[in-house]
Amino acid sequence: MNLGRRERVRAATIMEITETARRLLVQEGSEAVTLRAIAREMGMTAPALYRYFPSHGQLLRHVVGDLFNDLTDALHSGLHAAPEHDMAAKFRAACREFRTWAHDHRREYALLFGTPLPGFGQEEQEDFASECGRRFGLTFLELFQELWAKLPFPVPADAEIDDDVREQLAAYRDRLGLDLPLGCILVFLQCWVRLHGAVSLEVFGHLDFALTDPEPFFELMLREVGERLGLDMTNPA
Amino acid sequence: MNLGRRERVRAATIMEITETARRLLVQEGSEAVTLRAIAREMGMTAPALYRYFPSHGQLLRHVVGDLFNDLTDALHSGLHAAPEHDMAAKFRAACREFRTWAHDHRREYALLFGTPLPGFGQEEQEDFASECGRRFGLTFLELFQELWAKLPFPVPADAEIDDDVREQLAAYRDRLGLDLPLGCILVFLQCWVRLHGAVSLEVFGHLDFALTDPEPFFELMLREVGERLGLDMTNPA
DNA sequence: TCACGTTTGCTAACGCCGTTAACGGCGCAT
DNA sequence: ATGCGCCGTTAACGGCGTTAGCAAACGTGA
Repeated sequence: MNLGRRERVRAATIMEITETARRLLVQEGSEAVTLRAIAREMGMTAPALYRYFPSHGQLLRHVVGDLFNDLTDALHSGLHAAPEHDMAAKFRAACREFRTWAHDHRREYALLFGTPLPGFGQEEQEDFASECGRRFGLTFLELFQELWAKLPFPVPADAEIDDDVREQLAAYRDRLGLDLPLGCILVFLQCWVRLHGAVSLEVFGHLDFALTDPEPFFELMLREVGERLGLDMTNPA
Repeated sequence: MNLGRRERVRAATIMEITETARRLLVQEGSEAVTLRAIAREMGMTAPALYRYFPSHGQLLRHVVGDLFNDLTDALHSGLHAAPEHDMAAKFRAACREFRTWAHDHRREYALLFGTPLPGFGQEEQEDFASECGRRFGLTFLELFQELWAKLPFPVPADAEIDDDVREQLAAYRDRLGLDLPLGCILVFLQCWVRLHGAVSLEVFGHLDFALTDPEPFFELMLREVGERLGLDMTNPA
């Protein structure tokens, strides 16, 4: 993995580009992330960026990947800060970290979890961003794996799950090479639906019609989901 | 509400504009919904559209309003098709209709429930689209009201709800002038989080990493939520 | 019927955008 | 030292939202 001088300055330039793009996204909004603006910030001209990315869209995809990594790192550090054997604390930490990150990085969050960029999921080719996205998802799945291993919460037996769903879950488990009951994956997905649903609605302002401060509502959901997982959610801190 | 000839042709033109915009959205994708393209389809030029809308963004907001109305109508007709006193059937119909509409109108759905268009929810001025959005939300809320009135599902008592959440729910209830327990509104919001979360994840392809066919997974969630509401969800049809 | 103000379309233009082509200089390896 | 490849440039194309200025059509009241 040793890079020559040439490759090093190239990698550094790519980093500077994506960081400039991200800063523009944060400070000016997604519409301000143009090739000309990025180049201007870097003291270059727009066509020069084509030496590093084949298109504006691919540049954005790279930013998406970086953002996923950033979010994943935040989750990991949140998990690390929790007491090693307090599963309830770890679960709370991960979910709250996700919400906090979304709250503190609304525009970045929109890029990750809002409307997909391109035409629409037609040929979903494998790229840097989708790999980072999978790594992010895996962080939560591994948390569930640990949760279930240390403190098995009630989970439907394989035979109890509808055939259609079971087959897909089995295929997913095999693809990942994980060893855990299908019901655990099912519960993971259901929890993810609620976590993602609550945070997205809130961040995109789709709860404003009813709630002025969605935070306690989120905490309520967090407590419910935690109790579904057999965790002790009485300690609110 | 009688309109002169002048106003009638104006209203008709506005309709033609939004319908052309919507057709472009459906057939070519959101990036194809440009003023020039709309005008071209109508045999006009782009600046002429400024006689009807003050900006491209406002035109899109009007399309959003129309789409909300379309979706709301679909929900109502789905509800109407269900047996009048079979609450489980009505609940299933509404949720399935929502998912089906989202599935059959992916790009429109993205416009309604994806990343908000403008800078980002700063000055949320009242406009046609937000009014239609509220009407849509009310459709679900009224369903819950009817559900609870005819078949009261278990709901936390007002005193059991955390102060922070209770106050907001009370304010929302008073704003709407509805007469139903705060716990019912709370359950409504929680169900909406799950319904919206599941459908959005699925439509935006954010469940592809695990599931190839999300429909049975959705049906599972539907059954769970329905049972939470005390409905008989055994009949799958 | 005619004149007048309003409404509705047009063309031309501005400054953006993503993208491509052609070209020059700089660094590195032979 | 020479040549090649990488990296940046300028110029340009077509398309975008938007504005200004103008002309024709329209409805209305005298």
